[in-house]
Amino acid sequence: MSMTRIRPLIMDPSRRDEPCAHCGARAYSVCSAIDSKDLERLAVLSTQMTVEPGRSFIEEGDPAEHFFNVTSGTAKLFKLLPDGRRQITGFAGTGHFLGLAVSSSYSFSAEALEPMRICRFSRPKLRVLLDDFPAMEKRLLEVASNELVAAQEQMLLLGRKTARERLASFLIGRADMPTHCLGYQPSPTETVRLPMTRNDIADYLGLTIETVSRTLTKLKGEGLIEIPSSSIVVIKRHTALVGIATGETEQG
Amino acid sequence: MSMTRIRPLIMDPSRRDEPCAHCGARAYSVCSAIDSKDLERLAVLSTQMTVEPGRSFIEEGDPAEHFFNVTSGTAKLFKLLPDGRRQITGFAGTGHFLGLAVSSSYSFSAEALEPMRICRFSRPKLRVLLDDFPAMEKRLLEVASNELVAAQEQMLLLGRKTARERLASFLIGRADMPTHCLGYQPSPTETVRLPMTRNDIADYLGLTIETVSRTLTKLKGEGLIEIPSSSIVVIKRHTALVGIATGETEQG
DNA sequence: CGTTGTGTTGATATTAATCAACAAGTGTGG
DNA sequence: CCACACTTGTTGATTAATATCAACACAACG
Repeated sequence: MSMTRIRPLIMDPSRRDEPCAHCGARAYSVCSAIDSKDLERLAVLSTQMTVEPGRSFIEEGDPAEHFFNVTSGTAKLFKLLPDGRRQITGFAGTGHFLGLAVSSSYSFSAEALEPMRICRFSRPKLRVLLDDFPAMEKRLLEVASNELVAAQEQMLLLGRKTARERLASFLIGRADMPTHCLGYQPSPTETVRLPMTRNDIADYLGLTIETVSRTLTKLKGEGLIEIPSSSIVVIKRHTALVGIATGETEQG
Repeated sequence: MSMTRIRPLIMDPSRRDEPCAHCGARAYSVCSAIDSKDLERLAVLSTQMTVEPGRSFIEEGDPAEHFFNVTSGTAKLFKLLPDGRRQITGFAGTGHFLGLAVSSSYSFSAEALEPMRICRFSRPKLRVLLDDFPAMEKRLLEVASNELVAAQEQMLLLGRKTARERLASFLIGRADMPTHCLGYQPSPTETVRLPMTRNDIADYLGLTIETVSRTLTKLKGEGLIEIPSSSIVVIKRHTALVGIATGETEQG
């Protein structure tokens, strides 16, 4: 079941020459081998869209009519409680699949953080796509399994980690991103870009905006990170931060 | 992509006549149609095992050599932090798949709560299985997608719900179980069986054992539930409990 | 320049954790 | 059958981590 270094999927056939936003690799296929004829078939099945920052393209509760693949940009995925409490369940970047689950309505909302290009398939066309590209089904299973592992890791974070550990985990997770690029670029990166607001980080980590701010300030004060601008964090002591993130380091 | 009422998968070919532990249906196939010849092929590929309560059959960090399907019984799935903090990421009952993710080592541990029968495939044989049963791959993708939805719901619970809301969600979730039986048995059930300890419930909900106990006592005091024995909860006011679980009901 | 959105910092409140005692089962051996 | 240990669950008192409330700083923008 091993696949040798899968190139990131960017389904938009017209973008085959555009480098991956993260790693710069020019990649466009679901698996290692795909030809221009395949790209034509893809073009027929899919619709290309752009989404402005702040705009939602999936609304929780709406009929689940489409399946998406992120071509570029980042979205936040979230669930809401009636009184407005929000849990961000993840951030979807280049190559990410959305709306895989088969159910009558979406179980989450998705909103663009940055300008996005997404590739959209109607459910019937997704069926055709999967029949046309057998490798696609295998790849999707692999992707879904890996997301499940990440989701379980996030449950550990939300259920059992302290605020300090959550922030450390978050920063390390961003630094080690994106997994699909690991073959192309040495990881981890020292400079972490945070395209989301403090509020988004708080809702992702199950904290308040104040606690996020305070905890980052504390980590900075200890020399573990630097914060040149509020959307950039430089990791100064990666190993120490990993120690905190994994719970190996006591308190702080 | 709709599939009409899929019967629960119980991979153990020798158990084809045994009813599902939850709903009593006699089902044994991954999809609606499977014949005795298929069962023979399954038998060759898989190994049947039993696991005693309290025994682990998956250890986090061990080489991920097998893929599992639960034939009967229940397991708890969990992750640990170095200092012993534990997060139970889910409970795996009849029909549940485990070890799907392709990675060198397991990312979680699994321990039996009740006597279990499980059906095990080595990775190479899983590959053969998937090639032999094309419907299997589709079904696994469907299963993984649904688990992902459940994981996101659990993130909302862990990140944003109060102790009271967590317990209500947990009980409602158990009452509405098992999803694969929905076609056979009217849901929800009033009587909820809790094969796990208070400690397990606490580690699943991101709380302490004391908070779980206190919150259940409070719900009982309000007439929402009854607790005839510590492992049985009877839901008296299902709608009210749903209201709490979904955050529609203010405080308490 | 004021306005607005975003982030930081301080003071206080609150939820759930921790610490502690006890009660109720469960199983063992005498 | 009963004493005993041991596990599991309940309840109370106190503490601690994080949320809430509040003020202010700063940048982007018309």
